[in-house]
Parts: sequence; structure tokens; C-alpha cells
Amino acid sequence: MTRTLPSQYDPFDAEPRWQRFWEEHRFYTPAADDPGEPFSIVLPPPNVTGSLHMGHALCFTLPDVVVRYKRMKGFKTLWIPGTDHASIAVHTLIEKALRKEGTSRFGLGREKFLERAWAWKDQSHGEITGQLRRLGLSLDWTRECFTLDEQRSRAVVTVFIDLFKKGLIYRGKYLVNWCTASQTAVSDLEVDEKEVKGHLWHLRYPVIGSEESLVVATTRPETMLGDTGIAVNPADPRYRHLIGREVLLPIMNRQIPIVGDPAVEMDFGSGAVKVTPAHDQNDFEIGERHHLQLINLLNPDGTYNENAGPFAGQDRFDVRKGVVQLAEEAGWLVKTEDYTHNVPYSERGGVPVEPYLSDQWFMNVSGMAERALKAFDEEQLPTFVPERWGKVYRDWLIRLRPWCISRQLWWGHRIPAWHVVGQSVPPIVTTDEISAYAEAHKLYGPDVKLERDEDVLDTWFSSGLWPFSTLGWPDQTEDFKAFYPNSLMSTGFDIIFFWVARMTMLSGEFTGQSPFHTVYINGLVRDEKGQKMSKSKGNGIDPIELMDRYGTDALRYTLVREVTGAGQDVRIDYNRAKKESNAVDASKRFANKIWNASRFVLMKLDDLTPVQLGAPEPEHLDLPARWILARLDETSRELNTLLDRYALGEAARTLYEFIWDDFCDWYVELAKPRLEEASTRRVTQQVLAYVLDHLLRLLHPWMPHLSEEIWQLLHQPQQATSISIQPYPSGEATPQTVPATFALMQQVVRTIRNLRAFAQVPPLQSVPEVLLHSANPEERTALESTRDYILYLGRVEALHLSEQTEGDLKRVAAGVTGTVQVLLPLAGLVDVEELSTKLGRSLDKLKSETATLQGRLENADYIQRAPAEKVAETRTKLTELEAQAALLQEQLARLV
RNA sequence: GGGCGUAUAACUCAGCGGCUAGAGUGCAGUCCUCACACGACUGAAGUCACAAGUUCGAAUCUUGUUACGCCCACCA
Repeated sequence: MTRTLPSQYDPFDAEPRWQRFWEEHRFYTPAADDPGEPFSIVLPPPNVTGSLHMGHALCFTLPDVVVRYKRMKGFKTLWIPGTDHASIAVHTLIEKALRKEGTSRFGLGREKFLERAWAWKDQSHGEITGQLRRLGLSLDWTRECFTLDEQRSRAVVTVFIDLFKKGLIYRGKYLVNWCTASQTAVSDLEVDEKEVKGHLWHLRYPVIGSEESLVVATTRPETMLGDTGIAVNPADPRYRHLIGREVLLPIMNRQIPIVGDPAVEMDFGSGAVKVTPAHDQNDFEIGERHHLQLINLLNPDGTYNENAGPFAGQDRFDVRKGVVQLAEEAGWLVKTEDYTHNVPYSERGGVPVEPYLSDQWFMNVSGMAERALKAFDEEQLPTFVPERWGKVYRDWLIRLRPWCISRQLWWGHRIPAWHVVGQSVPPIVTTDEISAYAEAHKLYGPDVKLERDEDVLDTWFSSGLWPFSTLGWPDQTEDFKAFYPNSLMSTGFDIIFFWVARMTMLSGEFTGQSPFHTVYINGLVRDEKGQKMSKSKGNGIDPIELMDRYGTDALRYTLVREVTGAGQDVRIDYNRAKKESNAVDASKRFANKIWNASRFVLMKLDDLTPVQLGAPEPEHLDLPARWILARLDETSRELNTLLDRYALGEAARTLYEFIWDDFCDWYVELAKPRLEEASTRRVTQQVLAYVLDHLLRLLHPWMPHLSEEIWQLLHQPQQATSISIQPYPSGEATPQTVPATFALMQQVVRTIRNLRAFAQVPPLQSVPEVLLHSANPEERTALESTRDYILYLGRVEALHLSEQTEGDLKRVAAGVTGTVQVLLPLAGLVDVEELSTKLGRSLDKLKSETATLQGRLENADYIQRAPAEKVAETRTKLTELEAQAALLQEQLARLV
């Protein structure tokens, strides 16, 4: 009885089946006290802003390959999934929706707004977790987290209070990047510079008590209304004498001082700079150094306030026009130049950000950064793969500035601080309102009234705690003890600053160690034109579309296979109209190839499992069996080495070659006749079953569903188990060398096939005989031992082995491989001319090769300096090539 | 202004001191062989961007040049 399987693999049937199976049976849910060395990792939480894109698919599939490998290697493996509340992103989405409905968050109120946000989150979360499952990731869903859930919120509050008590979180009036669209502060990292064609306006301010005047250049003339100083370089001979004097600021008619500051570039513009400390970061710093006044001109919505004199109430862009017009009319506009410069835009709001003076919460991270630097420099923690990203990380840590952690939004972790109404005293920072009042009463008497701070925390505050908050911290849970620190973090290089650095800093502060040992940095996914996929460009490819067409395993395999040097970008060819991708299609065909090879094996096993068949016994093995088993071990060893180095793509390619070239094209073909013969059937079954079993395990990290499907068919397990928890082949059990005779046989077969094609013999037609000539007796013995294989694979009826060339070469197709001459006698005359050309070309190539090698050997330096083994190698090679050339020459000679 | 990456077959990419520089796709030829036409076999296809250097030996290391791409930075 044989099993009948469809001739095409159907991923759409198999994949959801195994995904449910894995989750139901909790193969990926380790207990904290399970035996084994831990291997732990957390999923970089996707934003609940919508659905996943190709970048996610790549970023999550890569670690899944590692995680599945480690689990099979016997590690106690934990991979925790989760999602991120994405404060500003979700907030912006909801506000956009409200605007369409003709209202705003202020019209709706905080409570209703948050209801909307939670509803949005639920929907997006459902979509995302569905996609994560569809990708076949071996996540432990029983431990799923959300950055805004109760336990994670506890971690956030704990950290906030602690850092506040240490004085590392503080509140103050500082210049922040203000997004006038979402009316919140944003961090430096959330600002994108855009090149904009603007103007450089030169304005003249008269120096008081002098005939002189100073010309300043500016790209934002409207800010002159808030100027409180002029700065020049103290080394500048043009202006040195004016330091300490004052100019009269037009429009506002304010007297403002001229100060000397080395930050001023003498070569740029006029060499004199207007200083607006409340509206420019540089100016703010100059202002601090020289105790200049701060005048805020801006309202949160981007209009100018009462400090703007005649321009109060106007929008910032209108004020610019107004000021320029006034300057022109009054004659203090010296000139206007076209000027292309970078303008900071709010990443989320899409409008130019304004440096804005406001009350914000900050985190002083300098101490934490120092600690992270020390861990990196002294212990290589974390270790970056590839290494070069470590430098990027390091440079960033050195230049860190205080982190603005407050956002004037509603969706997020509300800051746990209560302000005392009507009193200018420090806020009370604590866990909840009741304890806030308790403390307030103690400090300020029974009548105080408190108001909770309106702001929420930057999203990255909670993400920064992710490696340990997901393990239950601040509680000292069993999970935390067993699985912290994490073994690996896999993420894109674009968030090394946003995220990786913040995790290492906060982890150092709160857990005393690096949150993870290794950081694996993956590249971007690019589209068919090589452009970065992004929502704004609309060139994203939905991974679901590719999975719908080709199956999950095909997509996974493609993504990983295309990743070569880790951190390199991945380009997916894609025909948008047809929704087709050659690369993914190739992987699908690989999957189908494996399916069919397995189908063949299963049909030939007489319904016996590998266990029932027993392992192949070394003493009964023939050459092909010894060869494929040795190649299996060799491949296993290579895969282990490569995977340990995170060379996931290279490992994928190595396995591909083994499965397709060695197993399918050579071993399975040779197994066919041996299965027909009673005496060799059993051992061949054993080898086929054994190799299939092991190659499936080798394959499992990349193609979990396909490998599981076949493995289950092969083993017919009586109880629920999974290939994903079977040992990964190490290749160390039988470290045999690959038999060289097999390679000789392959060469001869290839040459025969080549000659057949040359003589236009159809693939299925047998040729009556082939003559092999070799002067080497050992080689003849080796060839003799592979006679059957050559006959079968070459479709030859008879093989004549001899020491010397014989026969009429006008009636043969001839070729040479190594030192073996292969002659294929033909029924008719060969096209002598064509054969001569062909052989002549081979000979020319050989001769140039030979010349190269000869030249090398004639070089005394080479003999002296190159390693002896290389020299010996060259000699052997040369002898071989010369013999080959001689054979070819002889053939050619006999042709004419 | 600093820093990084990439340039190899028509296309997408491997190889990163010593194999006759490889794969997949595409192309050409022969075949629907009882696992697979999502397949088998065979073939054609390359000044390894350019230049100089180091080395016995360079696609591979160094320097420079060119082209493309990315990151960081307070020249108003």
C-alpha cells in the first residue's frame, strides 16, 4: 500500500492547520523552571496604527529562524509577542478622523477620545496579531503584552517615580520642537529635515549712539520681533569694537545688546547674528551664556501672541510677509537672496516645527548613557551584528542631550504627577490620586486642591522598558529571573537611536545589565525600483498579498535567502499589476520540489516510519548512500556554523544546494533502481527516510509549515508532537569524509550528458555504448566500481573501460574530464567541423589555464613564499591540466 | 561639514587573499522519463565601476577617482 499525495504542495491548506496546532499544544510556551539554557527574545512591538508591512515581515522572520534553530538545539526558548500603543501616531489618526467629522479632540473631550483610541487599538491589534500568526512565527501567545496594558503601565510609573526622585526626571521651561498641527512637543528624532527653497533676508539694525549699523541675515525674519540681542564673533575685527554696545530693534523699538560669542561663524552671511532665544535653539544657548531676555512670540496653534506688537493674532507665515514688507518700506531690508536650506518638519504633523518655549518634562540621560557606553566599550554589550552598527550606536550615546519625554497628547501613559493648584510648589509625583492627596495634605495642609498633569509620555518611554517589562518587571517574577537579560534583539537600523539606545540606558539603570546580548540589525525592504518602501510613497507591498499567492514559507524563505550580509537591504522584485514576484515564486517552486521529493520517498517506504525502518547500518551502505549521508553531515555542520554566526541567508543557500542538487538530482535518481531490487530495497528505504527526516529538520527554521507537514506524514506520530521541538542535526555523529569517487562519477556522467546533447540524442533514448579511457589504473578501478551508476544516469547500455584511446574518432562525440577520455560512438558521422570547434575551444581555455599555472611555478618568489601546500596544489593541477590538454590534442589530431 | 553603505552575467544577488568567479530569474536547445513541466538534461552569457599601490598571488586588502544610496550635524 502506498500513500497518495497530491502532486502539488498546497500551502493554503497546511499553513493555518499547523499554526493552530502549534498554538493549541503550546510548543512555544516554556515554563520558567524548564530545564536547559535560556534563549529569550521579545518581539519589537508593531504600532497599532494599522497592519503590518513587508519591513515587519522581514524583521520578524529573521529572528524566527534563529529562535526555531535555538529551540531545536535544546535551548529553553521564549519569544514574547506584543504591540505598541504608538502615542502620537494613533493620536494623529484619530484627530484626522475627527476633523473629517467636523469636530476635534477638544470638542470630544478626553474620555470619549480615549474610547475612540481604544476601539482603534482593538481593531488594529486584531489585524496585526492575525498577520503575526500567519507569518508562522513561533511566539508564545500566552505571554502577549501591550505597552499600555496594566502591567506595562506599572513598569512605566515605577520608572518615572524613581527617576523623578533621583532628580533625573524634571520639569522646566525649555525650547522644544513644537508641532503646530498636533499641538504637542516632539523629540529631536521625530523631526525630519526637508530641503526647501527659501530666502535669506538681510536686515539692518542701527547701532545706538553711533553712525554705524549692523546687518544680520535670517531665514525667518518674523522672529526678529523677539530678538533680544545681536551676536558677533569676538575675534572678528569688523565688529569687535561694537561688543557691549546696543542696537535699536526696528518695529519693536527695543534696545538690545551686542554680545561676543565664538559660536558665530565669521564667514557666513554678514558675520553678525540676530539672537532670538525663545525661538531658536542656537540663540537659546547664546542667550543663556549672555543672560539675554527670553520673549515668546508664539501661541500653540502657530499664531503670534501679544508680544508680537502689531502682528499679534496673525499666523506665523503671515507675520513673515508683514515684517518683510515693513522692512522694505522703511528701508532696513538690505537685500533678499534666494536660499536653499533645511527646514525641520514634524514627522507626524507634516508642518514645519517651531522651536517653542514651554513647560516640558525631561529626562537627564547622561549618566545612563555613560553606563551604556562603558558596557559597550568594556564588555561589548550589546554586540552588534553586523559590527559596524555598533559605531553608530556609540556615536549617538556620546552626543545625547536631555530627552523631552512629555507630549501634549491624550493617548498614552499619562504622567503620574499632580500639580498643586494656585501654588508654585514642585508637583507631587506618585502612583495614584489618593496617595497624591495624602502627600499633599501632609505637605500643604488639608485644603489643597490637586490637578493631574495633562501630558502623556513619549511612546519610546514605555518601549524603552520592553525587554524587562514584558517579563513582569517591576515584580521579581519567575520569568524575569529565568529569562532576563534577553539573548537577542532583532530590529532595523533606523531605530537604533529611538529604541535600542533607550533600552540599553533604561535597562542599565533599572536592572543593572544590558537588556540583551546581541543586536541583529536588518536592512530595509526596498521595492522593485530599489526605493524604500513607505506609506507616504505608497509603494509598499502587502506581505499578505505575497502569502496569498505563494504561501508563507515561500515568502519567509525568500526574505531570509535574499539577506546576505546582515543589515543589507532586501529588494523584492514585484510586478504590481500581476502581483507577482520572481524571487518568491522561485521559493515556492523550491517548496514544491521538496514536497515532491518527499512524496516520492513516502510512496516508496511501504508505510513504514523511519523508526520502524531503523537507521541505516554503515556496513550495508553502497557508494551513493555513503556519499549522501556524508553530504548530509557536512551540510548540517555548515548550517550550525552559519546559523551561530547569524549568516541566515548563506545557510539558506547552502541547504538549497544540498536538497535540490545533491539529494533530488543525484541521490533520489540513483535510489530508483535500487528500490526495485529486493536486496537493496530495505537499505535504500532506510537512507531515504533518514536523509528526508534530517533535511526537514535542517529546513524547519525557514519553512516551518512545509517541514512540519511532511515530517508528520513521515513519522505518523501517535501523540501530538512537532518537528519544531526535535533536535537540530549537528552533523557530528558520523564525521565521514565525502567519497571522492562519487565526484569522479558525477563528472563522467556530466560529460556523457554533454556529449549526448551535442550529438542531439533525445533525453530518453539510450545510447548503445560509451568508451572511457584512463591511463591511471586507480582511476579505472574507481570508474569500474561506479559502472552501474554511470550506465543508469547516462542512459547508456554498455560501458567499455580501457587504458588507451581506441576506435575511429570520426564516428564519436568526444570529451575529456580530468584525465578521463569519454567517447560516445554514434550511428552516423559526426559533424567533424563542429566537434573540432568545440574541442578547440576547450583546448584554448585549457592552454591559457596551463600557461597561468606554469607562469606561477616559474616564479621563484612563489615557490619560496607561498605556502607549500598551495605550491603542491598548483603542481598537481598543472599535471592534470596538461594531461587533459594532451588528450584533447590527440583527439583533435585524429579528427583531421 | 562629518560618517556609513553599494558598484560582479540581460535582471536580482552570492563570493571578500589562492577553485576554470557562482546561484536564481531570463535566454537558447532537447525532452510531458511511472516524485515534481512549479520538472529533467544541456548550452550561451562576465575588462568583477575606474586608477594606482601592497602582495609570490587581488573580484577580495590599502589609497584615490567616479556613480548611486543612506545616516548624523546649531552656519543664522
